Amino acid sequence: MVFLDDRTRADRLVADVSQDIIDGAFAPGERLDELSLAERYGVSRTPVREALRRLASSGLVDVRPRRGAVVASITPAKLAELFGAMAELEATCARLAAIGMSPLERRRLEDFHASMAPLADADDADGFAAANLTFHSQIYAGAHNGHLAEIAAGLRARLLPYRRAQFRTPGRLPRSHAEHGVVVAAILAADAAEAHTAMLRHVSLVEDSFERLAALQPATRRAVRA
Amino acid sequence: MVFLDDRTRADRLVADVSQDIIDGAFAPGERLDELSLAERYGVSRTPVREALRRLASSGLVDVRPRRGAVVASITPAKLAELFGAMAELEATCARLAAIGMSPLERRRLEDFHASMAPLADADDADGFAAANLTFHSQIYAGAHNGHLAEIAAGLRARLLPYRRAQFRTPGRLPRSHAEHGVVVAAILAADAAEAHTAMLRHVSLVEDSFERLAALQPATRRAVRA
DNA sequence: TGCCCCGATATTGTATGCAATATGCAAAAA
DNA sequence: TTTTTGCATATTGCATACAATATCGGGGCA
Repeated sequence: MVFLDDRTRADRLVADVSQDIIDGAFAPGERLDELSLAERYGVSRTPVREALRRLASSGLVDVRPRRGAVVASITPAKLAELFGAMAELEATCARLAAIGMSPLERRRLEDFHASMAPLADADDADGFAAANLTFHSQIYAGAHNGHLAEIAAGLRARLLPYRRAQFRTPGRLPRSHAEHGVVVAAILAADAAEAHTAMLRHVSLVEDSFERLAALQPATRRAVRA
Repeated sequence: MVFLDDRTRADRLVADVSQDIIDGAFAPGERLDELSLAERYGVSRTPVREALRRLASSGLVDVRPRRGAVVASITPAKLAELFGAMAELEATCARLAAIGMSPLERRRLEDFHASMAPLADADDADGFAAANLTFHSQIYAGAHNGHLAEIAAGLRARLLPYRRAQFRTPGRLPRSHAEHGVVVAAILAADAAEAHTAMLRHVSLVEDSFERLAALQPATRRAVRA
């Protein structure tokens, strides 16, 4: 047996099945029986089982003992909870960053934020989205709590499919950049409460701007993204 | 094959291996090879593998592809991160509870807090610890965000082995109860900022009182608990 | 002596078969 | 017609065999 990379079959299955669920190839609530998946991806049931358990722990599927796995159906209410949890976590990181960032970290954040201005002005959605990830990661890191950062990053990743169109809303980029500016200013001023508030507002606004998509089914979302 | 309950072998393995790790039967860093575990628990490698993956996702073990699993060694720094993350999450829940708890929830929290006074006065560590769990769970629930509550509860469970002795510190019970009182008062007054601050202080104090144990190895901790 | 390569062994990753349970459907009873 | 029971089928849980890789120790070489 030849391994093309150092990932196991199960590793790749986790990625592939995730993608297919996100892309809407499997609808929420749809059964994922092991044999079909094994045939579809050309492997045996063993790695399929492992992948399903991992996807369950990340929330993408539900597995019920002896009754198989189904694609987790995220209700709008659950989605709102996830967004809310992420907003709180981000706000907490921002507050901690305002308190604890080193001078170097503060300068880097300031510089990076400034470097995003041209992307916002040029309405470069993809470029801004990528930079946005870095921006938020810098704040996670500035909280100086790896576990908190891990939780926040995990939530962000899980919500990614529901956010993909957010930066395509007309005028969203400059507004996001301005909101970032408020957060950055608060962090630089070591104003913990304001950093918290500003970040909470920023994430919540992004969420609101995307809210109408939240209730749509994946297949529809897919069409929206395309 | 006869199943005595509706749990699978893997389910029971997760519980058993967790307990053995917490009890110090396996030291941090120790290798957990699948065959030995399978023999030890009288099952085949398949459920052992599944259990190890699940333990990995809960942070108790590290699995490296093709290189086996080891008991996760939690450094004091990592432990401090986990405690810090939990404190922040609890504080966030307290803040949300202050804002959003229903009148009924507020009254129940107040009543429950009052009912803990006798336990604190009687220095009933076990009783207080059990009630303490309920107290904090009520606040998680009051945040009205199931996912946030889930994360907080998960962290609390993961840190349990490092906290077991906390209520045995002399005078800790009445102090904890008093700190709870500050949190409850803030929540009842819908004072979000104070609820946050009071809870952060409470959890951090509990942590501090237990800090010297944090650096000890599990075997030693086990002795301390006994 | 110290280092590197190579092969024997150990251990993990995957496939497959069997046992146990869940599911669906048809027939019978109310 | 509706509900229930029993059986056939489908699917999961587990065990085991095989494939691939990691680990460790010895021999060759500088």
